[in-house]
Amino acid sequence: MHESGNGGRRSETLGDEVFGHILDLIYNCELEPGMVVNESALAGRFGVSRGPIREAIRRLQGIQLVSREPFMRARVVSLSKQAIAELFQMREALEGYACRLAATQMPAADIDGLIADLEAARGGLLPSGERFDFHERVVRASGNSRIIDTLCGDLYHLLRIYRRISGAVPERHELAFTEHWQISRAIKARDATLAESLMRSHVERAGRHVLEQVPEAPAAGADGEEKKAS
Amino acid sequence: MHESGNGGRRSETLGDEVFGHILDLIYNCELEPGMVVNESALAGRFGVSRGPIREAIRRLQGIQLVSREPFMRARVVSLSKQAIAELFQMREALEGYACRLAATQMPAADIDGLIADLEAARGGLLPSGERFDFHERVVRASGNSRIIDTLCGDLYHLLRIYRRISGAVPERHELAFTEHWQISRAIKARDATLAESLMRSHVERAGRHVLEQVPEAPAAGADGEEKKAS
DNA sequence: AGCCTTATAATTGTCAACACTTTTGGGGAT
DNA sequence: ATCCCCAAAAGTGTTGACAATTATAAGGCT
Repeated sequence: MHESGNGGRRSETLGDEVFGHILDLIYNCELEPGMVVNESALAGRFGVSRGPIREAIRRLQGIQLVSREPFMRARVVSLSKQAIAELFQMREALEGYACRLAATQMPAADIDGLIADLEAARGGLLPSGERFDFHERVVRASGNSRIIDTLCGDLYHLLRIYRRISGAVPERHELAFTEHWQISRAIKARDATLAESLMRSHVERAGRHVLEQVPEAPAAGADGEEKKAS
Repeated sequence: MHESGNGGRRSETLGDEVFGHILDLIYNCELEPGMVVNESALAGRFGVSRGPIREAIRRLQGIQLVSREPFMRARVVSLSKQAIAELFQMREALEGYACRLAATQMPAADIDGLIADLEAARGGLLPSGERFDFHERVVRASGNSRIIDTLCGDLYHLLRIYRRISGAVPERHELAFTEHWQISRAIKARDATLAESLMRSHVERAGRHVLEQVPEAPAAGADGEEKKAS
């Protein structure tokens, strides 16, 4: 995690630290979508001035995790169904292409390692603490650092908020494994077009699944959601 | 342009204004790639405090237009050849997908309008002042606001720096027109797969062309480039 | 009662000063 | 002469106060 424990001896900026803290708050749902992000309140809470808080919030606004409008109070974004759909479309485009690149460039040894880890993670566990993220592995294998940063950075944060919704559906895990396995085979066969196509289908399916789970009224903050951040 | 003229009566934040100003400085090559972006100097130059300058710089860092490292001085990014290649790859993925979406969703009337403008822009001129940007038109027709923002925002700024290099090669214009026209026909025929494929090829070709024009030593600032900003 | 106007409070934007880090330049030892 | 160490300078990070703006609540009018 983002070093919530404020050890405070590293050469990291306060703004960077606060950025991670607020990110954690959002992940923990202490800052739910739609809630206002109050600079002074957070400053008091973290025991720092408003300056670093502002920088952190601006960074969050940069990756579209909180809204931005000059003198209006910032709010954690509350994605509408359409926004989620668009998010998955973008992921489909980028992750599909990354998968294509991986199919042509990934070293054979890495492919075998990926498949091995995939099957190991299926049975039950990997070496303790290690969490297996198939998508991240594939994306990083693309070798395109700009695509990697976009997918594993900006988009990942946004998706993570809505991941919890569809997280605990066991039947989906088996399907996901099958699809991951097929993608791996396509990569191993160096069939770039098939690999991209499979990854697109897989992401599109995951997106549809998330959209089914997501509740009705998504954005537009005119309802009772008027809570403030402590 | 970003209201360089500092009229200063709008309800825009100083940080927003400075952001546009610095962007213009980068476009005008007053801040060339590799040069340091000095907060105090810019603050004095624009007649504001360092606060708004910091915000603007942080925003530029967010879209990767200037480097970022805690206490190190910020520098305008100087893209290596590989970074440019990665940029075009990402554009290939995103713009190809946007083209696919446009092929299925774009209203027929808009398609005809696009083709008309394309042919009008070829002959010589459009209504005065109107500049025709085929790619932007297609991207916006995708209807996916996240992809639109990424392509027309972040990536556009980066590409613009290196656009000047390959801008004035007349023979390329005719080829570009042909490719644009083919893409338009595919969209009109509602052939999403073909439209995406053509757009990918087109972007890939453009990328190769830019890479040919770009000089040898790109990044890594160990050479004489040690200029400072005013 | 309901709605518009007005005063108050809460919040964000801006500034100038201070603290910390890196860079730069000079002096002494090997 | 080269290298290392140290002090001064430049630059970034942080802070608290002040200004500008928006949200909130009270009061008067229809």
